[in-house]
Amino acid sequence: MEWENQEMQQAEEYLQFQIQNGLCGKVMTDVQVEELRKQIVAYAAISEQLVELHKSMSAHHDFTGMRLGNLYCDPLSASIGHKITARQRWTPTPLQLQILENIYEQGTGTPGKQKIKEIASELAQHGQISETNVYNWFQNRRARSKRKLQASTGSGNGESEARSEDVGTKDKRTKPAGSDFVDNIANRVESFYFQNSESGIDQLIGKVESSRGYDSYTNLAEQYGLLG
Amino acid sequence: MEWENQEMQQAEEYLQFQIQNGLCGKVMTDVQVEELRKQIVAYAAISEQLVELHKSMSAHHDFTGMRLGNLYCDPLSASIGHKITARQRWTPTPLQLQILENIYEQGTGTPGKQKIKEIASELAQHGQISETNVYNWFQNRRARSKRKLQASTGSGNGESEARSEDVGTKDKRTKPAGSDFVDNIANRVESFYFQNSESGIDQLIGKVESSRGYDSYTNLAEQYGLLG
DNA sequence: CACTTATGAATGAAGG
DNA sequence: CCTTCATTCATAAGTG
Repeated sequence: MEWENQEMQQAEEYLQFQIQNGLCGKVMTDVQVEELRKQIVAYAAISEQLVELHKSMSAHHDFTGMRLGNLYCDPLSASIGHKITARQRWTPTPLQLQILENIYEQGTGTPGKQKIKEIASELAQHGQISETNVYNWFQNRRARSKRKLQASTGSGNGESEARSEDVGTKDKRTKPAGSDFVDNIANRVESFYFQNSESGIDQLIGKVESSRGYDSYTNLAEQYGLLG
Repeated sequence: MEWENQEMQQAEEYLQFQIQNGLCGKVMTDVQVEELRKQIVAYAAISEQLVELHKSMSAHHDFTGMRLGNLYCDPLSASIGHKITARQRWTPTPLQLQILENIYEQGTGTPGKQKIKEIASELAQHGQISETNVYNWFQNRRARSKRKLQASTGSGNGESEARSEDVGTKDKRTKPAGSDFVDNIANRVESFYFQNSESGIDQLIGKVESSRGYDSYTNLAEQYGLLG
């Protein structure tokens, strides 16, 4: 197709007119494009960080939405207040501990559900406690007592000394040299998020079609007049 | 300014011509706009997650990036061949976990043999897994969820009970209502990252003008021909 | 302050 | 499905 100069000029003028009046929904001004650019880049950078965070936190195998590392986000107050608090661990008071020890000494076997209830309610008189706490305490007490016994008896041979728990010094968790890991993040962001791959990380952007997600877009679009 | 019908039509034709030939750098086709939309929304969603993570981690006074240093990257997903830590026990990767959680929330009852197979094969795409693992996971998930429920309803002393074994079933992703928090995040993302606020989170997007960040944009721009 | 120990809690797996 | 075990996390407290 051929276009004469005059036609082109006229068309350009028309286009500018439409743009300036926001009548042409699919056309953006330079300013708008630049703004959009900044935002996309910002999002890209931010998302990279997310991936990084996500990766590192994921290593703790406890990334289950509400629980982030050792932090808990109270779902009830997860509104504006975003109350994210550090987990507090129960600790038996000396009195409670003594009682527990006594019961443990006498106890022939496992506490049992009903027994737990009783113990818990008894200990509740001496401080804050829950049945779960009692349950855990006995669980750990038993296990560790057993392990200690094992360790002391079989001390001759360094065979089963490969016990964990007390040998956590040289922990393998010391960053298995993943420099390429970090380097790859930038690439991952793009490959992950800009393709329709079935990559599992798609979960992260599963909201794309959600209502809120769409709102996000709507806001953005309005802001830039993309929707006309 | 006034435009005659003919002029407008001609201008439109010209515009279409330019668009179709990619000669008009500032104009996007519907398809491109839609793609862009998706990506922006995706980034928005992702960034939301970052904000969430960031906030929770910020709760740590000692958070200054070193937190990331302490963490190690998941050996299972870091590099394909390198298995640094030989885990004897299966541990779901974050992605697997999310999928499992989703299924769990939707699933009305027990997965069933055939269902297990399906799930296992799906999860196998995201890491090592066996049907037994899936089976056990659901078993434990249900049992612990149940126990937690019991504990919370049974004892009225509630309060700061050191909850364990599962974090409520109805919170998390599904999150039908009470999404003010989520809704606000979208706004926050925009206000946080697109203003010159002194918010500490600006640190996160310090890269906006960095070379890599710009590359991100460049790639994106090329992909969509924004740069002409 | 770095390192170790003690311990509450989380969780995959096994037994019944 | 329930109970129990074994292992592993994460962290506070203790120690050099």
